[in-house]
Amino acid sequence: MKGSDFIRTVANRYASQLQLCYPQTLASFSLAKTIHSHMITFGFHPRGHLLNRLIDVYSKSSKIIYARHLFDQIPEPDIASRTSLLLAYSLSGDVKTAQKMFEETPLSIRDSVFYNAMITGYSRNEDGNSCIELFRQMLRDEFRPDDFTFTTVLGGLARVVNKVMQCKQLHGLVLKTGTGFFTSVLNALVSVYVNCGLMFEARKLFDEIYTKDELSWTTIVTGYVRNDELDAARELVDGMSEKLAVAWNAMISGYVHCNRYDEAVDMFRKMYFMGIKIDEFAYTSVISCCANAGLFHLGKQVHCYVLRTEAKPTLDFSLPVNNALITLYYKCDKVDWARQIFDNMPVRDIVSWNAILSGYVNAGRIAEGRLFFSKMPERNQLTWNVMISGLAQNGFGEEGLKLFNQMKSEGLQPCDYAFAGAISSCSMLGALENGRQLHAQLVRLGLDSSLSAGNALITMYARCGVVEASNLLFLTMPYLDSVSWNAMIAALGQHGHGIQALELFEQMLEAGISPDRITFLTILSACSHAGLVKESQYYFNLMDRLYGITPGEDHYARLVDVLCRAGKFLEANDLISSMPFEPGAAVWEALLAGCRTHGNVDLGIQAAERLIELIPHHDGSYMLLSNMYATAGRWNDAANARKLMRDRGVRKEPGCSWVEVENKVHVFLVDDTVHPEVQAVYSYLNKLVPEMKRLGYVPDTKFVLHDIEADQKERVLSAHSEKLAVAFALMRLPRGATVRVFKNLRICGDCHNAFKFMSKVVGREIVVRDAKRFHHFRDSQCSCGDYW
DNA sequence: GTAGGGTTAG
Repeated sequence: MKGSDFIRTVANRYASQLQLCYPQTLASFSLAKTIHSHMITFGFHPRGHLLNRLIDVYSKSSKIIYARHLFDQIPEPDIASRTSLLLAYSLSGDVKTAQKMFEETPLSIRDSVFYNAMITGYSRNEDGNSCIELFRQMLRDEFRPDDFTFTTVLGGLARVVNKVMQCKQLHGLVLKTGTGFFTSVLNALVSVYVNCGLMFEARKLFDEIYTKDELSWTTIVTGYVRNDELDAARELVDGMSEKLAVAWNAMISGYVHCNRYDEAVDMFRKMYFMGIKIDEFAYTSVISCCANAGLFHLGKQVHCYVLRTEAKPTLDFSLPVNNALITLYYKCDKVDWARQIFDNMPVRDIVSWNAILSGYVNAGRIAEGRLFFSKMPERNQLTWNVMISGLAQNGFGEEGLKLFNQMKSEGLQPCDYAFAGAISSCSMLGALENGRQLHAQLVRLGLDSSLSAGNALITMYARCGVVEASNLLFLTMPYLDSVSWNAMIAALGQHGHGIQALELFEQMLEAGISPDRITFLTILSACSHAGLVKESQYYFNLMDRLYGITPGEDHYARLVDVLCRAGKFLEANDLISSMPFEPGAAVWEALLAGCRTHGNVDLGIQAAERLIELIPHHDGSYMLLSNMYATAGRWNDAANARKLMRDRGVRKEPGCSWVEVENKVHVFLVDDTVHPEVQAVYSYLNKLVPEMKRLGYVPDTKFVLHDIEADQKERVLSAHSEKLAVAFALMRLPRGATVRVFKNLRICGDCHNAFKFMSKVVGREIVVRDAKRFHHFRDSQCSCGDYW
């Protein structure tokens, strides 16, 4: 054998061994490295095709350094090795280097494949415009676009907006160049039409494809799914002779995203019985279906099935499956199970971390959430959004705002969801100025058309007492969803505009927006605040009959509340006994509150006892019971209720009121001695009260909840936190400005009376938000009509 | 040496 023949034989053997490195996995990289080092050890110098192969394998294993090292040894690299390396750079995200390589390659050695590779590079980096640009240059440089070119350019087009024209032009070119005979090109065209939402064109083209492959079917089916035409998609899938798992998976996830959970589960079951392979994708979708639909038992069954299937080793490593399981368990109130999944995961990603964080936050386990947040190795927008809105929703408004600012100081631009969280923090705090500033920032950033931020603003203005601003926003928002309508109805309700709230509800129906369970909660609250008994019963009966929404315990509780406030205790009792489930805390609390207002001590005691049984650590029930006794003058019983509370180590939430003055929040406690200007406040009140008395104000000492001497009672009354905050605001706000005060508990009856006279004396509007609703005092009247 | 489909967190 001649020397050159020998070398050729060895080279061929190496080449066939390298062939084993495809398709590319991590293992193939080490195999390639083994083969390569074998060559080096035996003094064999790869050249030509073999060298290209090595560069290609290294490129495809993302080992650019190895590939580049070999590449640099070639004096005049040919177009094949250039293509391999160029693609490797693009796929690693380094488009700049790829582009440099492209430009440095002389026109004389370029070919169509080389152009195609660069177009692929742009496409993978989501730069559709550059795809088109290079395609045009390719034509100018007089290279023939082939089927690969069109598939890639059309694929890259997916990311471009307003592409209908380009799409039609490319379609024409496809027909002109004869590439329309390739199924791959037609599939890509169908895909772009789908992407433009032009399902009619997509379907027409699909029907014309002579030899449809798996991808043709999948593209059209997923196209319908993406454009929310699930029934059309289903019809195609049912008519398919081949049972393509991909199409079925697309259907299942489509159903899940449209909240059509029954159909998703049916499809999954059918898949199982028909013997279609259930892979990671199907499991992920069906588990996420169970999570969203609250199907705990089915979800658990699927989980067990995952554990038993022979594919378990792969599924154990599957991020999406594990992430979906985390979500399943935390949404079914099993945060600790979710955590266990998380702890057992061999690899985790940002989705896993965010899911657990949401779990803690949604369960109100804020302390754990914050700890978890601080330990996260990586955070994205969603992480911050979850933490900020979680703090706001759990009553940590100040911390929510702090975190929002921290996010900004770390150089991150908050998105509309983060703004929504910060704005809800302002709602909590009653921080109107801060909320207004956030609104202004949103406008500056062009984010003011955002639904989530807009909805948060509606609530913020209402909860800060400026319901007119909510209304203005509601009327001018470019898009509205059911949350917006619910927010506006709630806003009107809280401010006592019950009739307007109901009118808005009717408008909502006329606008074709389906009410949900929240809508009915706000409707019932609005009725409660305005004393609309008949209306509340009417809507309560409507929700199930007309909208198929089964009333939950919260709905019953609201209706009980309405009835009790109107003194209809018999009806309330009937309603409670007609409930399909055991009454929980919310129902007893409503009953108890009504009993207190109407001095129905006997029923009230029963309710309070049940309530204390159900939630022994909640201070509210002891307080209500105690207050009720106090109202009836039974001071011993009142003291006993407080003693029971103390004995059980339950602490009363201290009453406090606050008010925003010059962008700063001032907090007052009862009998306050802490606020630096409190002495001035007391003397201001001392001047004001006699004037109020001249107009008929009589301090009502039955609201003093301690058994103390009569002459001291009036002094205690005048030191209530809400009186201090209102007086402070009257002193410090500009003349004539509306006073907006917030209280964490319900307003005291004497304060309520006093503010009516106060508003007359000072000739200003006083707005007080208490734990349940708003009171607008103007000209010795309150908007609640003394009904609260 | 170049292309294309289905999954998870608010």
